[in-house]
Amino acid sequence: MPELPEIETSRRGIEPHMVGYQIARVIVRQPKLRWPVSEQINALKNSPVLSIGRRAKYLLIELDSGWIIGHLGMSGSVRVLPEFIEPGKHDHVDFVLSNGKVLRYTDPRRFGSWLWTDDLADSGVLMHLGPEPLGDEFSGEYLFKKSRGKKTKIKPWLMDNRLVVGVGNIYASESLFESRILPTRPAGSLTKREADLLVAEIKRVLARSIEQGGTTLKDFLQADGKPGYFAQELQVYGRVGEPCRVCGTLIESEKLGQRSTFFCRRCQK
DNA sequence: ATTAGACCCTGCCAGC
DNA sequence: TGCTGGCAGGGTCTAA
Repeated sequence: MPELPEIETSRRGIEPHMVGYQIARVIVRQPKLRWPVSEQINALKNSPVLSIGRRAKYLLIELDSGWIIGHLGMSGSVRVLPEFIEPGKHDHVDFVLSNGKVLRYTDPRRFGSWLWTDDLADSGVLMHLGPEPLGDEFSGEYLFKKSRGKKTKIKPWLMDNRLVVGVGNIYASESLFESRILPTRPAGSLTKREADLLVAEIKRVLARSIEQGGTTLKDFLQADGKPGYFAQELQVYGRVGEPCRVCGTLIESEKLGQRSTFFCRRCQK
């Protein structure tokens, strides 16, 4: 469900309901997630929420004593609800707020996590992450230099968080289509011009999806329960066997690095 | 050091 | 109708 635009959409959705209020207490119904829910989170009592941030696909909830680092995995979501709504089967964690609402984390596959850190710069999950895709550090020049000598196929290479964060399976296929680059090419075969174009398209596609409230494929909903609308704009993702919107050639699919990859053989070279 | 693969977990859908 | 296999938006770990 969640790629970077979905996380950013969630961040924006929950922010006004949380900043300036307190986390009164935390209810953990299922601690067995990717990693066990951190003890410090379990123990929170009446902690003021200072800010809601994001790094890569991690939500950062700043309290006066440290940060909650949340990840939604493959199937997770967070919603702000009135406290009295009964939790469902996969509603694993509730952050009960001082305003009568609750930040409720739902995650059928339980690949998500809720970790704690006193020091963001020293947090294990954040320490080795590459630049943000929408920041200035992620440039054509940066991508071109990193690609020199790389034999890995471009698409799985783009999804490596040490290179750049936040380019997940949907947006990797989409941005390569927009750049007219075949996902199977070795990363080292990128020209400088292609690297410039690819970076520009990654930024454009991600920004556009954030504007649209993310991509709703199955069940992604914004924090207020509305779907995202970017799915309507997908060019290749999930469209195997359907005609390319540009040239009409049938979209193909291939597994690269265990992940389905979609492309148009005629448009992409 | 780089790269490919298995794995964590549940739900859903197509095909038999 | 009911079963089975394959697949799913992510990330980490191991082993070649």
